[in-house]
Amino acid sequence: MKITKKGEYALKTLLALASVYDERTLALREIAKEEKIPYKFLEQIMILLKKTRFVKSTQGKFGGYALARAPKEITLGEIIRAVEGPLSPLGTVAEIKRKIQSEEKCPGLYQTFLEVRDAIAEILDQKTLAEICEKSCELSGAKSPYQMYYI
Amino acid sequence: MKITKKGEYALKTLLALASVYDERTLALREIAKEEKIPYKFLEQIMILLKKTRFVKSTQGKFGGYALARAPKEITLGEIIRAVEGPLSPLGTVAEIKRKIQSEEKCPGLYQTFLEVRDAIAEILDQKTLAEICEKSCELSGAKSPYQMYYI
DNA sequence: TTGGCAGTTGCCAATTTCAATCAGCACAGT
DNA sequence: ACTGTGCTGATTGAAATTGGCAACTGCCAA
Repeated sequence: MKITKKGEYALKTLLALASVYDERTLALREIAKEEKIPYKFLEQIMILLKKTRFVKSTQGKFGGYALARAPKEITLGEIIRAVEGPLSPLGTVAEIKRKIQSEEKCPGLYQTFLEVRDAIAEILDQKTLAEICEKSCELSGAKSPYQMYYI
Repeated sequence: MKITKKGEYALKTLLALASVYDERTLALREIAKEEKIPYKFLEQIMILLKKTRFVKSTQGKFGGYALARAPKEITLGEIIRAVEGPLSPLGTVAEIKRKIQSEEKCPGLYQTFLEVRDAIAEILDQKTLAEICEKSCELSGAKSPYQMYYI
């Protein structure tokens, strides 16, 4: 019942970008260092996030990444689906439903995993980056946890 | 957001054993064939399930496996935790809480994953093998989906 | 009675596949 | 020239699978 490192890193990075949305860009070196993410791995993840239109990048000196959309328009569910496939613990919802219909011997089991998927999706498709960002600030008290990005 | 094959196979197998509880034992060859599980892989999983006291085995001809406890005493949550660690998508609950407390920069994110974990646990810790078995019968109509085990 | 066969679990190791990570270099923008 | 992206391949490690052989048990035939 795990989320991959790739997903975890993607979420953290997009959250960091959300915290400076409309103010500045963030360079990979900076993010990798602050979030303790392997630099080269992050590089690949960002390429993926760029292809899927979550971020845009500017090259050259003082270049870096920024969110392509507003933080309140991006949900955690979207992000996870983009980097690591369906939220469902067992293949696609469609696949599971097909298994239930066909001769599979334990429809009740698949039925239960559909419930689990719905419960997960219910949460992750609601939460936006903006909300998480705000909550992070509350939880960590007065100081913004992303303060270090405002050099 | 995936469950491993190991977990999936363990669940299916225990469900099959639940369907014949107190009536007969099942041999691995039989289970592997019916559930389409790689035989040798299943062998290893069963050793694990034996160590964790979910099943008991008898050797020799006409030997096989049987549940060590009543189907209504075994929850899906237990099983998954036994074969693939914590239900939480990001390490242990304790680990996550520690991260929230310490200097981690995105407590809101971890908070959300705690919610997800709770939602998953809420479902999987309720459902017992007996319930799933019963539901499987309902969903597949008159015939028991495990009928083929009663030779 | 006993020895052997058939069918089973039990254990160890090799292999394959894929996620995670690291390394190097070409290319682009300033 | 400098900084950072874009891409390809190498390496590591864990999950998934396959293979071989020993040990046990019940049955049957010599």
